[in-house]
Amino acid sequence: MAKIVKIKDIADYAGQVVRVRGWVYSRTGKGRLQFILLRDGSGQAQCVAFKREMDPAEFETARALTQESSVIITGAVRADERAPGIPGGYEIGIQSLELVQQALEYPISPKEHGTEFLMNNRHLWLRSNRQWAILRIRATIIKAMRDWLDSEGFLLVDTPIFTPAAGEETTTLFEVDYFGEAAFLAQTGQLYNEANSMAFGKVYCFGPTFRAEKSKTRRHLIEFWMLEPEIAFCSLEELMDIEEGLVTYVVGQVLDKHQQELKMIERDVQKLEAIQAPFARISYDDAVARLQGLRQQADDLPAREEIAIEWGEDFGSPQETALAEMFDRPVFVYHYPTAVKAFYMTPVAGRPEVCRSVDLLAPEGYGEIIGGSERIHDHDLLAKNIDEMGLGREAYEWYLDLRKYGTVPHAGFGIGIERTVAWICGLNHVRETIPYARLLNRKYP
RNA sequence: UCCGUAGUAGCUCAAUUGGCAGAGCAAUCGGCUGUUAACCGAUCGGUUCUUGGUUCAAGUCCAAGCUACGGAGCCA
Repeated sequence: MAKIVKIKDIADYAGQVVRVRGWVYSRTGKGRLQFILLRDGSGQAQCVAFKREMDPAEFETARALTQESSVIITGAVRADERAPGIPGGYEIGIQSLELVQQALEYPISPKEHGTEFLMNNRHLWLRSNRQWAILRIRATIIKAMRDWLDSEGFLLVDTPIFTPAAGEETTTLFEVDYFGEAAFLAQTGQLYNEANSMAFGKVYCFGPTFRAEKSKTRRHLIEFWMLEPEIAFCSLEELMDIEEGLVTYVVGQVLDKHQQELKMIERDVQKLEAIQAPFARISYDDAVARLQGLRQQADDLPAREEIAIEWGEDFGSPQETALAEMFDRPVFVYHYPTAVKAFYMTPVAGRPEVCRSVDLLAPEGYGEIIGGSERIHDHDLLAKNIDEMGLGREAYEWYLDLRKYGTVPHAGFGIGIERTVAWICGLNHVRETIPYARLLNRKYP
C-alpha cells in the first residue's frame, strides 16, 4: 500500500508511488488523456490519467469526474514544469483511482460570480483558491500575534462572552435572556483585562466580540475577533512601542511564510515590506492641522468637503484615509479629544480636553486597526465618569474595586483581526477575512 | 437610519421605440495522448424579485413592497 501524503509535500516523493486524498478542483480532458487538478487542503496537484496505463473502468470514472468529486488517487510523482498546482511543478501519473463520491452539479463554476451568490455559498466558496490563501494568512496573523505576546511575557487570560454591562456605548449591545435576567454579549474584554493585568501584570485576551451596530461598510462586522493586551505600569508611549513591535512582527511573519498565498491574491508585497519600525507618531492636534492644510490644497470641491474637520470631531473614514495616505506605513494618532473617546481614558495632565488615547491607522485606506489608551487609575475620577455617562454604578463596582486595592497606571489596546487581515491581504472588504461573516443582513450559512 | 445603483436559465450577462426569451459557462451525450478558465459538435435549461395597474400586447411603462450591492454616520 502506497504511503498517504499531503499534496504540499509531493516534491519530496519524486519517483515514488504515493496516495493522495482530496477533491477535484477542475478537470480537463483530451480523450484518452485526462488532467485532474486535485486539492487536499494542503495544496493542489495535477493528476494525469492515461487510458492505457489504467484499469478501463477506473479510467472511465476519471473521465467522468465532476468538480469537487471526492477521490483517492494512487500514482507516481514526477517533475514536470507544465504541471499546474500549489505549489506546482510536480504531477502524479495515476495508477489507480477510487471514487469516494461523484459530486452533484457544483454551484461555483470557474467563471466569475456575484457577491450575494458567493456569500450564500460561503460554505463552498471556502474551497476556492483565493479564500484558501486568505484564511491561511489569517491563521498565521493570529498565531504571530500570540507568539509575539507570549515571547514578550504576556499571559493569555480569557474574558467572558456573557457580561452584565456595557464595555463602551450602550446602544450597540446584543441583549440575551440569561435565565430571566438581561445579559449582553461582550463587545470588548477590556474591563476584565484590567482586572487580569492587576493579577498577572501583562495579559491579553483573544476572542469574538459583538456589536449590534447598524453599520454596513467594508470594514464592519457584527461579530468580529479582537486581540486585546493590557499592561500594568504602562504609559501611552510604552504602549505604542508594544503595538509597533507586534504589528511589524506580524507583517514579517506573513511575508516570511506566505509568499505563495500573497501571490495568489495579487498582493503588492513591496507595500508590506515597507512596514518597518518606527511608525510616525502624531498628535490629534497635528492630525487636524494636517487635514485642514490638505483641504486647502485640494482642487475639487467634493474632495474638500469630504475631509473637512473641526477640532473636537472624531475622524470619519475619509479623514482616516487621507491621514494614512501621508505615510507609507501605519501611523499613530494620539491625544484625541476626551469627549469622543470612552469614559475610562486618562485625561492629559493640565489639558483635560484631550486624553491619553492612541489609534493606529493602517496605510492604503484601511483605517483604524488598533485603538488603545492609558486607563484612568484614580477611583474618584472614574466613578465620576461612570455616573456622568449614566452607566449605573452597581454593574461597575468590581471595576472600581481595582482602583481601591493597589491601583497603578496601566494601558492597553485592542487590535481588530479582520481589519488587520484585510489590510495585510489588500482586500476591499472584511467579509472575506473571516470564514463565516456576520453582517447586518447576513447570518447564513 | 439616510443617499445612490441593481434584480432575466444553476452562474455571469444581453434583449433596439412596448412587438416570438437570447449567449457564454456549468450539467448531460459524443470526439480528441499535454490540458492550464482547453477545444469541436449536440442536448438540457425560464414564476424576467413580488403584488397591483396602464395597454391589443409589458423583461421594458406606472405605483407600492422585498432583497442585494456601493457610500455615509458609528466603530476595531
